[in-house]
Amino acid sequence: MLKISKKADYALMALQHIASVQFGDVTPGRVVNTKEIAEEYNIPLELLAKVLQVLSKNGLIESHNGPKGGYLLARSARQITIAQILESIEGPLAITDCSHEKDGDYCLQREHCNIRTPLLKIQDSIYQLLNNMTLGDMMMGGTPLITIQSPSAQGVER
Amino acid sequence: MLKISKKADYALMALQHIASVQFGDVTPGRVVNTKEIAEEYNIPLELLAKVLQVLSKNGLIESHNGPKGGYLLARSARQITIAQILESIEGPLAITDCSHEKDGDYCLQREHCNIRTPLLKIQDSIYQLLNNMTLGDMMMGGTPLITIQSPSAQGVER
DNA sequence: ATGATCTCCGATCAATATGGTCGCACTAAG
DNA sequence: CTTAGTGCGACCATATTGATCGGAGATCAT
Repeated sequence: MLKISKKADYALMALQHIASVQFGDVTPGRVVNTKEIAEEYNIPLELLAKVLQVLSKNGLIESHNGPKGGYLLARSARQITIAQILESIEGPLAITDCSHEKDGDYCLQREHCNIRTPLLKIQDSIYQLLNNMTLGDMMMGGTPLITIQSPSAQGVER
Repeated sequence: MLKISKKADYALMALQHIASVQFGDVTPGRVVNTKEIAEEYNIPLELLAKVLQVLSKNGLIESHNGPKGGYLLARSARQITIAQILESIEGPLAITDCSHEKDGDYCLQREHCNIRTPLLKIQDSIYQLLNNMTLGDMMMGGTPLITIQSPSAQGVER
């Protein structure tokens, strides 16, 4: 449950790769093309291409056309959060349908819905989590310091 | 993205309802049947029935057969966490495929996979979040105190 | 006992989302 | 002006999900 899509997976891998090339010691500043990433991680080329296009359109990476072309991070790895990447590919974070209801459609349960508020709170928390971890953090194996603080979760009155 | 299924939604609503009847002031201890819940929240009867069966099989609620039968929480609302409910319906929490890899299948990217570790950490955090909020909390509108502590998320050296 | 009411269980179907593919236009470097 | 690359849109196959149907077994009231 709560699985993220393969496309999002690919996006993360690709960005991680681009970042590590760009800021690595070997060939800093080098442009990375789709094929290189696809081969390195065994990702279907065309699918990856599409993912990168979306990332480019959403301003996370810059594309350079023509031969010797490729992609480049649009800003520093520290300024790209996991939430931005995932939302760029999969759309806004919505743990439940009714969180971003458009005018036309509303859920039949809405009238007596008793779970909307708590679910929205969970959603917020998850968003914070994803938005506090950056691509830069991920390159170092993930922020080890993010912890959940739940002062009195289990059965304390308030 | 990261949406939970309708079934899980229904499960949450149903449990919330059962809990509020069972521990409410009006008819405490009363048994609740499927039809009542389905009508109250406009949920397809058969689908809800199936959801409740699963919850029952997983030990979250008790079923009572025959006329005047229905469902009852198997334990206190405080001892039922959101994580338990969701996992009961949707299977184990797995933000990414490779988190619970079975022997047979493994991802093609595994060899050079650079995002596994950080993703698993995110997954853990989400699990903590869901496992720290109980049905009891949800009945009071959701734990307002769960917060993410990220000491130096945005661009600080460490 | 017998019928009504309810849970239990499995098979099935339709809709949607997803992963993956194809073809072509456009751009830039040699 | 050819070649290697991105940009983009349409497209298909399959998996997942939401929803439906049919019947078997249990239990209570009469």
